Amino acid sequence: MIKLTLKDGSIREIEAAQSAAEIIKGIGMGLYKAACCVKINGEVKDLRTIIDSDCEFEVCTFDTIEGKKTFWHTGSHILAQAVKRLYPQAKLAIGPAIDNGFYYDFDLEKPFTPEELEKIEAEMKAIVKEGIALEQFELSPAEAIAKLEEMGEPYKVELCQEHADKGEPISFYKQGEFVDLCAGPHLMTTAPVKAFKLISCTGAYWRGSEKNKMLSRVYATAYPKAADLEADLKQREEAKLRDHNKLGRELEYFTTVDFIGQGLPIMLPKGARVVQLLQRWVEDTEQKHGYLLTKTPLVAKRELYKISGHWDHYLDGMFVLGDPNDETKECFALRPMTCPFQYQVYLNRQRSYRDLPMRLGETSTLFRNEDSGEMHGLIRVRQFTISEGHLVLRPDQLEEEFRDCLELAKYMLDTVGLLEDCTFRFSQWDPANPKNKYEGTAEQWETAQAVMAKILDHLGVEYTIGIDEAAFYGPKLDIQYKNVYGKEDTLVTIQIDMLLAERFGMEYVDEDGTKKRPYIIHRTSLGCYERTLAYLIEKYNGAMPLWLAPEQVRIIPVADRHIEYCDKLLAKLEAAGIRATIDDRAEKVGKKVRDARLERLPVWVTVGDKEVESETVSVTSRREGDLGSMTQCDLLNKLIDDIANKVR
RNA sequence: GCUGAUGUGGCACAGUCGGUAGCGCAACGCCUUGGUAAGGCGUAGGUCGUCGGUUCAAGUCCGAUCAUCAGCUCCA
Repeated sequence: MIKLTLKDGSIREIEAAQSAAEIIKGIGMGLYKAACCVKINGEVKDLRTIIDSDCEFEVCTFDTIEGKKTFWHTGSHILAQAVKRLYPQAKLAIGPAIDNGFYYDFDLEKPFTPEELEKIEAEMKAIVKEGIALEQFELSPAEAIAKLEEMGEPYKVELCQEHADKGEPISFYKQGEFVDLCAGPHLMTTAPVKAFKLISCTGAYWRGSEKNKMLSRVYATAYPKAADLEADLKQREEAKLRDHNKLGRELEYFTTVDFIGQGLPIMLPKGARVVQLLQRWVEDTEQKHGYLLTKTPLVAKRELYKISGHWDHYLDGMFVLGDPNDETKECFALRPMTCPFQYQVYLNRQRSYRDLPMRLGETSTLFRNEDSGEMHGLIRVRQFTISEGHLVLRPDQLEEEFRDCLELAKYMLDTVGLLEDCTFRFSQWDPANPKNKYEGTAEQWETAQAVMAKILDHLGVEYTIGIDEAAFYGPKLDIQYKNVYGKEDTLVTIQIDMLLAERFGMEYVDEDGTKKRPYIIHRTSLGCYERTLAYLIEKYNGAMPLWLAPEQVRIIPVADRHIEYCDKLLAKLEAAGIRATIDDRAEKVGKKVRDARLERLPVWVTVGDKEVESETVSVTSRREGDLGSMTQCDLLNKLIDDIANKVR
């Protein structure tokens, strides 16, 4: 007897070893039809897996992440099979499942055109209809390599060779005439992958390195039900409507001009206002948290960057003024980061342990010469302004200060409403290639990372680990955010630096009179204002929370005779620091309301005979709907309250 | 930087086989003073991203370049 502990805690017994598929059929054919894979003692396995001993047995349908991945992985094999049928000369690279579907990389003469993708889709439909069974088999590494060479798949040979050293058998999956090197798991047949769509064909480097050949990547997604596919595609379309790069331009937050340059956005009055509001709030809040405000130059001589190490590590990313190679002449560079400048504040005089922690904050404009293909709206630009800061610390202050930095960042992200969509990434160095970009010794890195890991675990922060994502001088905690296309960027970063203090000769006199080396935390609280603004536009679909709205209230007179009353109301609002305007155009109320809605005004009020007579206003809030008639005083109090409370 | 796509008045688009540009919205003017998602009439506005080439003739074909978009790589 073999005992299976099911997910609900119940025990199921089977007489003898059988495949997971057979066991699930025994539980119910409905479940079998929905099953994509199983988890045996927590480990994701194929339905073909033979169960021959007691275990925890969990069935994963498409509703689980594991199920989706299995489903999509089979989808990628169907895609590859269709491509091989239509383009036998195409070479296969890799084809994994991703967060929202799957892709497959092919080496082709020419990337697929949209018409070709349609033909591939048609062939995929045929493969699904055929309901081809997938079979798994294993070969020894030598046999596997021989087979892949015979198949004429050089990329697969390369992948296989890496596994060959382990001496373990190499797993393959076969569906009809199509065979692929693959660890699985997979569905039993191609039949369930009924609803799918090829999304796009783009370039991608083999093995993710720009030194390698660029392959053609086909992105796709798939669902068991057509309705779910439709919903996904619709959701993707709707997400694009929130794209800050489109919406931000339409709503006149920013623009760009060809002859100013890529990645150099012009902040229009609305965008500039939001940035100003954020910036003032951040500076004031940081002051309350003990930060000292600094203002340092945007340009420095090359010598500064040589000390900091940026000249060696970051020269390509800097805007250099002068010939960087001519040592006989002065050479300047626009600053790509604030660190070495702000350290000078600390270095201004000899420091005592009593001065620590020293928290320095600066609204800092930085310049980075990104590659031309990198720019994206306000998210990736060449000039940006960041809520920058550096904390100089005694070692024993590191944990508490790191925690405070994280809490400050979380408070700010929460206040603007972005925190709920953030994820945390512990960005570490890559011990495999320490010479690549990292300064310092392995010991220093292990120490700093151990400290950060301890702090994060203490704080109960859930994070993923990003290998080779660290800064050259230390590990980072990155707070990540995804844009409407699902592309992730860093919104906020908090970094532990155990190297630059030494380079700049920073020290403090400790209690015992000896000179000690401080630790440094590099951090931002709200990230860069451009990027944060971009995410706010996307998050709120252009409708900023009241306290951040460039225009908070629009006053709509019904007829010209009401304008005088509106002027008085406007004066009261302005006196209370509320940003308001009067729409006195010769248009009807319906038109003015429509425009106020389209411009995403948080509040608009209409004024006609009724309101003038009763000294009231008729109020509509974008979020709360029609609030009916209110006295001017009530309106004012409500606005002041909501603004003070930063209501979202 | 790499792969692909795109680039026509402020915005969103049309422009078939090469024969010197069309519509809607917006803008402006006039009329309308109208009560919660587009009132009416009229006017003006582009040489088709830029440069070069092919041609009797190019928005339309070719090349280069710039910019934009998606993806890759890189990064806040």
